[in-house]
Amino acid sequence: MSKFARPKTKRGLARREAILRAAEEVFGTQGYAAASIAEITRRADTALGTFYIYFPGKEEVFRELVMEMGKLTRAGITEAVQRAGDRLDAERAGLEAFLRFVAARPSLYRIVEEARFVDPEAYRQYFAGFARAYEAQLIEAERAGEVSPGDAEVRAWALMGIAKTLGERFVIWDDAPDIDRVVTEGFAMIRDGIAP
Amino acid sequence: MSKFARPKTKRGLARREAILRAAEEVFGTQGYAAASIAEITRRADTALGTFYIYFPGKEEVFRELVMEMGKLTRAGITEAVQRAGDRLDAERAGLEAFLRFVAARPSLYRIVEEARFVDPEAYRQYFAGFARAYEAQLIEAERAGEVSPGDAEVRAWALMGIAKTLGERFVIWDDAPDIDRVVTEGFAMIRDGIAP
DNA sequence: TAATGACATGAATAATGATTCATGTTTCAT
DNA sequence: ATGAAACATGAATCATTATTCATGTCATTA
Repeated sequence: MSKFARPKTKRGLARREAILRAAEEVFGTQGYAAASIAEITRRADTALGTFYIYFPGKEEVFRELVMEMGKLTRAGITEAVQRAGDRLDAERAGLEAFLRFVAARPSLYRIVEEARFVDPEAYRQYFAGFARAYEAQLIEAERAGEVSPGDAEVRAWALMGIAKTLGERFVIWDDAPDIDRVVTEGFAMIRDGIAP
Repeated sequence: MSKFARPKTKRGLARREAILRAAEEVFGTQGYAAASIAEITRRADTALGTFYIYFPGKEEVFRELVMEMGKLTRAGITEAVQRAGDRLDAERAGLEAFLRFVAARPSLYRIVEEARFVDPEAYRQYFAGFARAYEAQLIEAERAGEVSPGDAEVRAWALMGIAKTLGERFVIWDDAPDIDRVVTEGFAMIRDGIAP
């Protein structure tokens, strides 16, 4: 029986959530190493020790945030992609949904990327799972003639790489990102490549 | 006058280099946080205090490794690309050179990526510089009709994203990476996109 | 070969921050 | 209304490591 059952009262639920949100903010702005539990509880307006009522430790909150992000991104992209007509449409919509998500929750996305170093297993599982689903979509699309034939696994990772890097450069780094431009230009390359 | 002048004797040079190589290994395998100076000096067969004769501190060795990596990658890619006929050739050669570099020095590459969190300024400068050069190449290639018209800045970052992600997934994660396959499939997508 | 600057040593220092725990307070089912 | 279970508190503990420094040894040169 885990010592860290979910809270049972309304108050407990609220506290746990407050700590989680404070952790998102602190991890997202300071990074894992510089984030202190004291700072997290301070921002959650609660006592230091309260943290340990809800979480086994620093790494575990972090992991929970990574998983939360995973669910949110997948949900957001899946929804955006559902509306799309064919696979190319879906690629465009997925790229846009991803970039808008990064713009909306930069902290959360920074946390996922830092997980590569803080909790490599969680990071790997997150992206491997994502890639597997992506790959399946591409295989199906190829069968339907919506994309040209090609190695779906390599393509899936290459496409994820494009999204991640464009997000980092043009959304996180830029103050006023022009997401439309990045989506348009990025998608054009995904669709047609750079051959003359 | 900096307290950390370069070593003046053969012995000093060798020690400094031994520490640098040990640091590469330790940072590369354990990550920045888990790496201890004691472990680094142990692997360099030297005393703890000796470290501070050659480096101001932990972050500074790390930064030096990031910069070293920058020089090595650029040099390697530049050389590989020089041999290429046109820009498309160069893209293929550059991707392959990059992946082979990651395979040869996985520690060094991990360090560069972790720099995003340990020393964001160094990381940013490294990639921004790289991208600027890349972008210039693409603009020139477009003028020469070797690639289709398109936003060179977005393209440069997208292409770097592909290389980084394919390297992480198929070189770092795989025990026996099939670099040829990844280059072939990745390049095919870069050239022609995924449109049917 | 003596003097000097360069280099080497590792025990001691010092700061940091995660985690624990003994002692209250609040909630809520009965 | 009440008592047990949940929840809250924050000072004290504890472990970890980066960095310093007082004391040597080595290499080079005059």
